[in-house]
Amino acid sequence: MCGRFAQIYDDSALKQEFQLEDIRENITNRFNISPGMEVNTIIGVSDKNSFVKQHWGINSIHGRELDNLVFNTRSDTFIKDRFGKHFHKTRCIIPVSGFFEWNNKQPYFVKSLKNDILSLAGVFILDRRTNEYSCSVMTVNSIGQLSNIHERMPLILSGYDKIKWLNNSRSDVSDLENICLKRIDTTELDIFRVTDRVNSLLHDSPQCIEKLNENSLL
DNA sequence: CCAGACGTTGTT
DNA sequence: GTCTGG
DNA sequence: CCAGACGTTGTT
DNA sequence: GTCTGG
Repeated sequence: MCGRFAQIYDDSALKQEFQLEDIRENITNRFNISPGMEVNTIIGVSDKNSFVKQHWGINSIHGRELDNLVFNTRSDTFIKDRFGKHFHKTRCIIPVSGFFEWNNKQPYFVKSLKNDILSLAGVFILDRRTNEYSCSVMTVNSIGQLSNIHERMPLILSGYDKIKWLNNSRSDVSDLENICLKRIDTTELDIFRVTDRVNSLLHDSPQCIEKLNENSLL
């Protein structure tokens, strides 16, 4: 699962990664982002990608209140069920520097060894009354090293899959199904313990993603 | 045409 | 809102 | 995801 | 325990 992450990058890195023309909004480094907060996302609109700030977690669909804040969505049922149909043309990417997972009350940070930005697959809802966007991060069963920490992990997109995921105007269902079943090679990931201070959202500093050494674990 | 339905995760 | 079922 | 709170009535 | 807020 994925219930906390960090977004630490500047405009130019995002523009390059997603071929964005312009980012009008301000981007600030955030080291401890939780459901309910505002997050940076990318939405594909007819061959062009746009930067959009969204609320993380969907709490209503078309004026209908949901019982819970839906901040994760299972990728394996995305295509099949009704919920999936709602989001068939509303996919997005949540670019993160890494995400947190807890095991035994202990927080770990997960980031890429290769890139500064990990592309998490997401779906969104646009509330046309308020013009506000809300999104949910897709999840899959975790594998490799990550499965030692947590049963589920976010769906991480790589290569051309990012483009396919963002292309909401030309969706190939079998393409999407394949992407939903793919899982990242976890040897590409760096996974390490971080300070318990990250538990509290009051702590939003570089310390949140610092590797904890063995000695300090005592 | 209208009526009715419409959602996820982790934990124990 | 949008899709399904009748 | 974790942290933190968790209650009602009548009266002025 | 369970809900809310961030």
